[in-house]
Amino acid sequence: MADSSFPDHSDPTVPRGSDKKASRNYPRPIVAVDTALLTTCPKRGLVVMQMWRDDIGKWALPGAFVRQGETLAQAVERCLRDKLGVQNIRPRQLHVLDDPHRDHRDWVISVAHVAVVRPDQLEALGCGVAGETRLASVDRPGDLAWDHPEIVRRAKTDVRERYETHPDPDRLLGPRFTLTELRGVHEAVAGEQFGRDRFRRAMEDKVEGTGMIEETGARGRPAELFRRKSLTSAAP
Amino acid sequence: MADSSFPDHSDPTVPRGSDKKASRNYPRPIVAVDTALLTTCPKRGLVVMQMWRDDIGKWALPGAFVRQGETLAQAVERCLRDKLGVQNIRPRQLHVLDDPHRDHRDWVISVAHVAVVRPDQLEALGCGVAGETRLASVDRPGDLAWDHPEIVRRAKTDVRERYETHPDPDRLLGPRFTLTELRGVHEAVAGEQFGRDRFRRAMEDKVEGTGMIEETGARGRPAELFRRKSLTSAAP
DNA sequence: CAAATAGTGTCTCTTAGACAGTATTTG
DNA sequence: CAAATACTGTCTAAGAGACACTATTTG
Repeated sequence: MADSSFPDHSDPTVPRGSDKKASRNYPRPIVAVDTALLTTCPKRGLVVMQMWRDDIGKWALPGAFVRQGETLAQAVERCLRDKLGVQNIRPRQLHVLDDPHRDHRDWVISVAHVAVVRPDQLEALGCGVAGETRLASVDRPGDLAWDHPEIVRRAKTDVRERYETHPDPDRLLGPRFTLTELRGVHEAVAGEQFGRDRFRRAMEDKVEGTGMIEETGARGRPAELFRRKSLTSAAP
Repeated sequence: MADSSFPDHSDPTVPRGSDKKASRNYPRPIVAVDTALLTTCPKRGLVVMQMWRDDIGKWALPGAFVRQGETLAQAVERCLRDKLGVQNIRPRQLHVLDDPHRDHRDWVISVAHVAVVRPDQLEALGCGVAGETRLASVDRPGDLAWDHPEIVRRAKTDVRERYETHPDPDRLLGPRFTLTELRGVHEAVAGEQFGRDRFRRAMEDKVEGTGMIEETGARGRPAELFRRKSLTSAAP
């Protein structure tokens, strides 16, 4: 918490006096949230959602201004729900973009976020709910407005780093999954193939078997279903 | 950048109309920066600077409100310079603390930062420049105001993680140093002893020898001086 | 049984860490 | 030369990765 009772009298733009109400007269920025909404495509790997902006003639990430009484995460949820119909997201904060002149119209700082959702959660987007949208690979996001390329870069790094050390931390799969399904998700996120047994060894101590067997229609031995190891599991 | 030309008409607290100037009428938070100012003590390892706050009767981290036209990093620099006389810092952004009710007096969000400085840069603090201050171990920071314990926790994690993989990234040492000096700094940051040869092997590919030899007054073979390996060095 | 997929035993190569040696200085 | 500190060669144990083998299912 900063020091609202210590106004700096050497700065003429700051109101005088030690009255706590004086803080009301400080100039304040608009605080925005901008979100890299990611999902996986079987073909294209990790992709980012973008919206066409008629007013500036560019593609951009979905964003909104923070309102009084809400947290940044709530602003992200509201934005994605209202603009895109996407719900049940788990936003993560990345970084504050604070160039005072990043928007020529006003003093706007933006808190960049990332949210990863299952592909089916973006199904409604094709139906014109949200104006024109597109999905692009995080490695080639195309031409984006403002500092949004930096947000995509940070989002990509954040998600890939977390998937390197944890089994599907963003719940792209349900609570139970086969190791082959898990490997498919991790390969899509990383944009890289892993050896079958290598991946199994790496994940073995981070998941636990359920004893349940996959119901398969295909040929071959059916796989065991695993779940993420809970922190409260009994120690071995 | 958020969407200032898409005001949400379903919310009565938001002004109507697509006039870009309408964004001026949105309620805006005060944006603060609060900084965990860290240094190393030979005895106590990694310590954090705290200031006594008469108005709330608690110890707190130094903080300030962001002013129009300045970046968050500049606000941190101004705060530490004006309140503590500390200069030449390299602030790193950690996280935004955004509980709408974290300060009962007003809507204040805080961008937490961490800055690491050499011990001698805090020498002036004993001279009463800045009111009452204290240094406490980051592992036992004592009773701190507001959400400042969380800032210390994040700062500690951030610094220790970066020192695990890079040689003195925060420049607690000068441009040239012996491996024993480097190990001392890393042990102070980590709060843990490393084996002499183990540490040497781990750092060997991240520093480069200068050929220069330490000027020593003490007994024993003088050590070679090393420097951080620059990214533009010739590949082997 | 052939094909397909799941799961495991084992070998090798790399690497982290410890130990003990050599090297260079002061007193 | 003894003591102290810097540096280095080598052994060992643990881990990553590749390969090949076994197991279980469908057609």
